[in-house]
Amino acid sequence: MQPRAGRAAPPVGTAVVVQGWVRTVRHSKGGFSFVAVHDGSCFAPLQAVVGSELPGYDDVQRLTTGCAVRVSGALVASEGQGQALELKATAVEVVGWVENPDTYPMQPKRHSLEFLRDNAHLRARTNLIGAVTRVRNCLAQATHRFFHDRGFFWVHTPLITTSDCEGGGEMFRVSTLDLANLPRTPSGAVDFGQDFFGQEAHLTVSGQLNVETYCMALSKVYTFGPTFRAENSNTRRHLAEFWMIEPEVAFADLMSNAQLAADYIQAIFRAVLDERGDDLAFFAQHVEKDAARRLEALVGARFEMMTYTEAVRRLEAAPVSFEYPVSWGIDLQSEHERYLSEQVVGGPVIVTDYPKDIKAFYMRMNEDGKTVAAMDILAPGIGELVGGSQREERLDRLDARMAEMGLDPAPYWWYRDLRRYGTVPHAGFGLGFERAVMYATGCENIREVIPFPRTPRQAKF
RNA sequence: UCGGGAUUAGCUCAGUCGGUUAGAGCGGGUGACUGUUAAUCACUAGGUCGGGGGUUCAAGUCCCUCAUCCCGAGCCA
Repeated sequence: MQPRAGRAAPPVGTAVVVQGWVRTVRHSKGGFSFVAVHDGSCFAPLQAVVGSELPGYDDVQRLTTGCAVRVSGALVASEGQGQALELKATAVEVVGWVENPDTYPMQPKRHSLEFLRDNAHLRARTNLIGAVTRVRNCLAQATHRFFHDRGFFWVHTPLITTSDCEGGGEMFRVSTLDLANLPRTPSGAVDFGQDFFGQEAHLTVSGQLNVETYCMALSKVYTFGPTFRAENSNTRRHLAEFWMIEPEVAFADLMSNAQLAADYIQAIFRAVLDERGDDLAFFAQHVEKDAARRLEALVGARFEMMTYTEAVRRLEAAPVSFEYPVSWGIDLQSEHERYLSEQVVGGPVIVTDYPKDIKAFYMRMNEDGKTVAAMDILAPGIGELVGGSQREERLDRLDARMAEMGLDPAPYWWYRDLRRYGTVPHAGFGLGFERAVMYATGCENIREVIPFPRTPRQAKF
């Protein structure tokens, strides 16, 4: 219906058919009505001017917010303020009425975010969720474009996994066993041998280990799909089901990995600035006035690099008192990460070489024997945006780390095999997709940036 | 999971020290008016005050309890 972002508006006189949902209706006794029709293609609705002489005008007078309509006509220069073009209707058809206008939830007014979540099946019709959805799509398309242009292959790693050892986090069980009548082994334990997969199975918490296998063949790969955490996290930053992007590059070290991550972040946010100016204007006005400015700054910024050891030194020297005291060896808290990027650097910063004890077993051991080749990208206003590392490609070192952390190597046999057969240095990172959408839109609650949020006690839609 | 806050009309909220018939704005309906912009004006309908229990002559208001939501923390992306 609308001129798409980045394209010129069709000229006056163009014949168009608009199909969409009514946002607002205003009737004039001058013999016509204004019907704002929205089809989701861009932020703005299109104002249709419907004359009383048209067949079905009595229906138009009964229209309310939410009705579905089809309006035919021609684009004309608007006689009113507020829009350059409008649709001079030649035919109007009500495709779907709102059954009970008195209780239709989506009124032309500001609703609370909690109310919108309770009406997730209708909230896509609002300015906010519509704009978020277009920005989310823009970030997703830009992600695929970025990696495709650089010769990466998108690998569909499994959602169901039988390695109950993928790393941190509670996992959701996948089972077809009858919960009311569980099969038992002689020792009394649940007999998962009789379950669907013949063993315990869960939803994945990360595609990284799987995608490394394809990295060792296709060289440059990435995952982009849902992941699941059964943690009882009740915060505005956590979901039980969320999407992650995890690139993995063979013959790569930590520095090239950091460069890739920085390029990637700038590419996807540049796409939002280029393609979704209409939606960004809305966020600036109604959600977070600095959101677009923050994106501009990040896209134009040079990413500074700093080792963890240097970061701790700077934090210890900081003339502020943190809630959590700083010393070498601690995991950086959100307050520390934000101080580093906002106060110390004044822009995005890549912190590298973390103590081994606060990082995962698969990260590559440095020569000092105390730190690993990890890197986090910290950005102003959000903290950690990306976490990644060079992976441990040396089997003896990997085994030593697993032993040190008390991990049973047996279930990791196929992951270890990658180190036995043609192992190469490789590196990758992970980015929580919803965190990126939050950053781009300024939304403070992650439940607004995914269509159907899954959180503890909430999966009803 | 822990700590704090909240739950009153379709929505957003007010409701004093416990005291007569629980209010407003928006939305809906009716009418007036207008190239209008979440229009404006008038009239009108709309309530088991989250559930349960208790204190009291009297509870939306005080106490206990349960549920749900929000914010913060932990976990983490």
